[in-house]
Amino acid sequence: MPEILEVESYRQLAERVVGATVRRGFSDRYAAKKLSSPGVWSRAVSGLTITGTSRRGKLLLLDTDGPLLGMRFGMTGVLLLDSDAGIEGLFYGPHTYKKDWIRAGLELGDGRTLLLHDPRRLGRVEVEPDLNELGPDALSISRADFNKVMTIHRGEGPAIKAHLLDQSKVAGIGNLLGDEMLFRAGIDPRRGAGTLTPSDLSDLYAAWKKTMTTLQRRGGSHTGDHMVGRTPGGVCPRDGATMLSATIGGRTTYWCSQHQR
DNA sequence: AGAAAGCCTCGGCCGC
DNA sequence: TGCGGCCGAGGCTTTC
Repeated sequence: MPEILEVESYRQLAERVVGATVRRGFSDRYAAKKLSSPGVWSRAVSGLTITGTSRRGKLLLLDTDGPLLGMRFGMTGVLLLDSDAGIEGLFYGPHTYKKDWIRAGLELGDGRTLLLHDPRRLGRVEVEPDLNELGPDALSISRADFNKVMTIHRGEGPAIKAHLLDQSKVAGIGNLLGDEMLFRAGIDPRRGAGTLTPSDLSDLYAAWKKTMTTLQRRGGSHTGDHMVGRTPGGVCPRDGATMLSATIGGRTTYWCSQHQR
């Protein structure tokens, strides 16, 4: 499932701890990798009251009466409240939880625990994350902001797929979500972002919104329409043409040789 | 055995 | 020669 929708479900789970106080926090050295030292998290969180939740792209935010706290989930991270999973499990990740895979968390005054469970250790905790590094949120983006971030001022710009994945331009589009919306919009992922016509941009915006709402409605599955063809030698589920694949923007990308132009 | 949906850094190439 | 833009490779880490 595309990460941003996953993180949104974690945010909803985290809403349940609003009002609670933090007794103590912990993180291992991997989860603390974005901090100046591994101890920063536990020192910063102890005694805080959680006052709200928000999200920017794939970054989950906990508002407190002190510093803003952030949690990132990498490829396989899951937020757990006690043992109550926000989602069923991950496609590539194991479908079970293990105590050994809890990398960071908050022990609350009321006895509950909010946990980052992450087998592959790519999840991170942050204190006062810099939101300026992130573009507008991909889930709630307005047409005006979409136009703004899709405007390339010089040359053809990066490949549209790479541009979509650039979190500083727009926050929250992961690899699968990027492929899915380009598939729906009928746009070749290799095209320079600056070569998109107004008509392409309208198609992309519509596909973007449609993809978000459809996948959200399907509730945590990985079943974008495009997924069917997302395999070596795959066939486009829309028109039966050969699917192509290449590394674009550093990620494995699949697209239809026929209808994505 | 190799690839994986995040993210970061590095080095090289291209074009102005 | 210098610099910014862009790209892929490589690395993190573990699992299936």
